[in-house]
Amino acid sequence: MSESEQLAKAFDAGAIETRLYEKWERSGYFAPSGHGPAFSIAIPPPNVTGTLHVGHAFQQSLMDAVIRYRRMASYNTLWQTGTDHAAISTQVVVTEKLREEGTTPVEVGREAFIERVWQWKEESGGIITQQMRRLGTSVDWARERFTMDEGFSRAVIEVFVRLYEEGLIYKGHRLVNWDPTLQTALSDLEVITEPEAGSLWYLRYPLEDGLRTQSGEGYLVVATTRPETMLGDTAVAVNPKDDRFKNLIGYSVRLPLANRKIPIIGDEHVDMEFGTGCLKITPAHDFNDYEIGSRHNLEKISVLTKQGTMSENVPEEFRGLDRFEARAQIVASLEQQNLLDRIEPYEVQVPRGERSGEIVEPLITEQWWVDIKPLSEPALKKVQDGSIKFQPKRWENVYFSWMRDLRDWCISRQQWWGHQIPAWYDEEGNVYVGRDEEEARAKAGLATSVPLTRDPDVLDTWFSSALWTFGTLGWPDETEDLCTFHPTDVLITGHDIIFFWVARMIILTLHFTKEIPFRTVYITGLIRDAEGQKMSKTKGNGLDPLDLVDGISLEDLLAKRTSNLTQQRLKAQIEKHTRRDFPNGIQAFGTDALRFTFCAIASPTSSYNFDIARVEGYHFFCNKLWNALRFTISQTEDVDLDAPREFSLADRWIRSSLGVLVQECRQHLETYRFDLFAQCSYEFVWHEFCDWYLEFTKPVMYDPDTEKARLNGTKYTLLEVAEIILRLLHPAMPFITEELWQTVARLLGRESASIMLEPYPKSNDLTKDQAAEIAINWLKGVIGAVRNIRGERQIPPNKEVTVLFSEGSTQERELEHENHVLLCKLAKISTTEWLDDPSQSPYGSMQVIDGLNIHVPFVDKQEMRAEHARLEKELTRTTKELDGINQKLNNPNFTARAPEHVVETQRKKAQESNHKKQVLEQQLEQISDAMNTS
RNA sequence: GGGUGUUUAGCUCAGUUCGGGAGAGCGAUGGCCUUACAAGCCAUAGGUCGUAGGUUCGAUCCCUACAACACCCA
Repeated sequence: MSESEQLAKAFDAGAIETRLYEKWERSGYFAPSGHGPAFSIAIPPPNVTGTLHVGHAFQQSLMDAVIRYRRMASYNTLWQTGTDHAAISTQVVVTEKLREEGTTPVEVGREAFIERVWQWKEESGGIITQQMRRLGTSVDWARERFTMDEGFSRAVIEVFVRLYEEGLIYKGHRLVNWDPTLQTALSDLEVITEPEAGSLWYLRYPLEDGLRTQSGEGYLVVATTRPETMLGDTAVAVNPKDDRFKNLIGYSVRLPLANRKIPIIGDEHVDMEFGTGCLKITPAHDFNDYEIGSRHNLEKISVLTKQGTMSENVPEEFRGLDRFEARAQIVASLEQQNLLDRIEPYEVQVPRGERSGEIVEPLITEQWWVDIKPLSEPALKKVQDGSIKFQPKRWENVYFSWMRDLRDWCISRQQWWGHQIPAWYDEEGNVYVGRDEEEARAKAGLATSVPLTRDPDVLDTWFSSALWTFGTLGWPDETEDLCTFHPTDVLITGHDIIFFWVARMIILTLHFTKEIPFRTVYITGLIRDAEGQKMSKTKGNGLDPLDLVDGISLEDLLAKRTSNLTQQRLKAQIEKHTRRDFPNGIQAFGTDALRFTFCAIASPTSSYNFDIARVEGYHFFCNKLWNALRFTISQTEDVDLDAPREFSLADRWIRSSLGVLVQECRQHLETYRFDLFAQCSYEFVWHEFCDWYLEFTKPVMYDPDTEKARLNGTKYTLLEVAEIILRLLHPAMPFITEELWQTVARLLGRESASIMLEPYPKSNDLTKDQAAEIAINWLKGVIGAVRNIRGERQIPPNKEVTVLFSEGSTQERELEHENHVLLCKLAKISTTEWLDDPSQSPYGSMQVIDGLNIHVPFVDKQEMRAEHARLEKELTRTTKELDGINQKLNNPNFTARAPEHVVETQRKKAQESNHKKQVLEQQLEQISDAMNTS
């Protein structure tokens, strides 16, 4: 069977992808070559127990395009991969599993629990890495790291100890986000604040010392969304500019129920417009109030326990009540005492724990903190001076705004799964920090007889992931990898973690390695669903990238989206939307199509509404490429590489155009404009190579009389151009290009184990040929004109026409003569003729290109009416165009002030339009006459 | 309240250092199974470039204000 017969008639992605990937991985092609300048990327480590979502697939497709490009461009490339232990979400999953078994973490104990988590990690941890393989990611699996690995953990402990020794880590009581269900502090990122229906309670706080307000009341009214916190109020604040209340500053009110005297203070922060203009201050339960409290040295009274019940610090009647029950009772008591002014319905911003769904409480607890401010200065500078560049640049502002307003970073979590804090306590509660217990004792000179207990808490996951770029390369050892591949070149990630990850990486990496972690931060846009909604599990509008690759039935998609829903009430709606958006499920588009889509939508805008039709379009593109190569291979199987070759105009033209494309592709990949890369390569492959060049080769190939050298020249060009196209596209579409390239390369006598080890195309191999470009562009124009006439007159493709030319230049006559065969084949022309006198032409349709008249006579007179209408339309358009140009040219300001070349262009256009207009008028007149006489 | 972004064809989006003819894909319409591809080919229609001003000989592009939407921060 011949090579081309072995290729399926239509591209079938599923048939090749897994096989090729396995070969690449087995052969070790993803590892650094060891030659050339280094280029490295550290992957944003996904959650080890998670699954791939569209965001991952998007980012990884771009990273893979970059790394494959650099690998082909002879760089010593490393794409460092790995996963993150994601403390809380993993622990939640395992806790849930235990619950199903009828037990709890406390019952099984810490050690056994952690053992279970490792088990779970082993079971499920392979899912995401398998999914990555399906996407074709060329990460170096041999170097895969996990944040809980021994080596990486060592780096984490090292950083903690050093920061502690430098006095940059301390332990203290401060306000944190507390999840009463999970019993741990949370980072801001793990708290999702969303509006919910609630109330605004207006409470009366009686004034002391018989004072009255301007309006004569003996009390102040404060508005609150959380009345239960009033028991912890330690002041009432008003704006010092507020004429209603400013004279009360310095006096006091009596806090109801708690029966405490609290001061009225003045603070600029108070919004005079909001509520009553009087703000109750609860420093122990609100982040803003905490700040105000610190400014005014207010007492911080914690009225809640870690369980979310009322604490010892409240009147006895409320102690031990659940916070929401307490709310009801407090409101009732106030009402009884006539201290409840009114209640208004209000949309409250409710903070909930991402994992638990529980309402999170700001609570003062003892935690470990990093004093981040002293570390921030160099990190700020490296972005200011351009050592680290954000792309798009505007994201730098987000970074700056965060860096300029840094707060101490809470790094401890009340969890078991994670890096346990290397701190030990003696019986008096003194703390000893060391790389291990032995070191901690040694540093303090403690005898082994002194009993020590280790701090039970673990570190924030972001603390360890901040060390990702250098921790994965062997730090704190001065490894060869670290010297070679650090700093990394580009970080590709989403904007949502600029604060949590990107900034902290820059800070800690600079501090510990004196190097930046990466040179460029490429921030991808956010992919939303078709309606512009953020994709999320709870909304059930997310897409599994592999469902776009392999396809999925509607039933399976529905099942996937509605299982494990946290909010059952959404089920019906999710089902409705899913049925509407995917009535037939999702077709299998293949990895290459999906990856090309991701490249195509990676423009500098910040969000993109995902349109599945786009994936389908690039799926068709894959098929187009496949068939173009099938044609190429079928035509060139007998190519003789040693025989003499002569190149046609079309051969010279396609090589010349390809040279331009190569340059553009390289530039776009280097500047991370994946969208432009996709756009120009798509355009070239489909609309230059397929639409024109392949058609140009057919008359040469199919004509048995074609000269040997010329036939050979065309075959060679066809193969060569196809081969280069495959290498050009490979970074975006690794599978299809590899599959096709193997055959093409064999025909060209340049066999190689894989396209991914081949050099990326260079433009200097493809000489610019202006003469050929001019000639072919002329030819395309003439063919277009004839096709236009054919289309308008609905002349079927199998019916050949006669074409008459007039008024062209001698150069055009030569071009026509030279390309006569191509012209006739592509425009379905039987004969052409040049008229010396255009008025000799019989009735027919006419098009004008650059002064050349192209005339197609009527076959019968019935076509006249349609042509008359077309000419009128054309004349209107031309007249309008000409008027516009003339308006410009008649403006003396334009001719005087506009640059010479602009004016010249307009003059030339005016001339052309004018000629065209005359011809059209003439034609119209002729046809009108003919219609009247006949 | 502060900040950022978006607004271009029916839909999803391009439109780049420097202001000078509004583009693509999908969809629509008409004609074609023409020996790579009907997942295709050929052709056609469709836009007051969010609104109002300003700068300029000339504005989708630069400036100002406003509107709608999205996101971030407080």
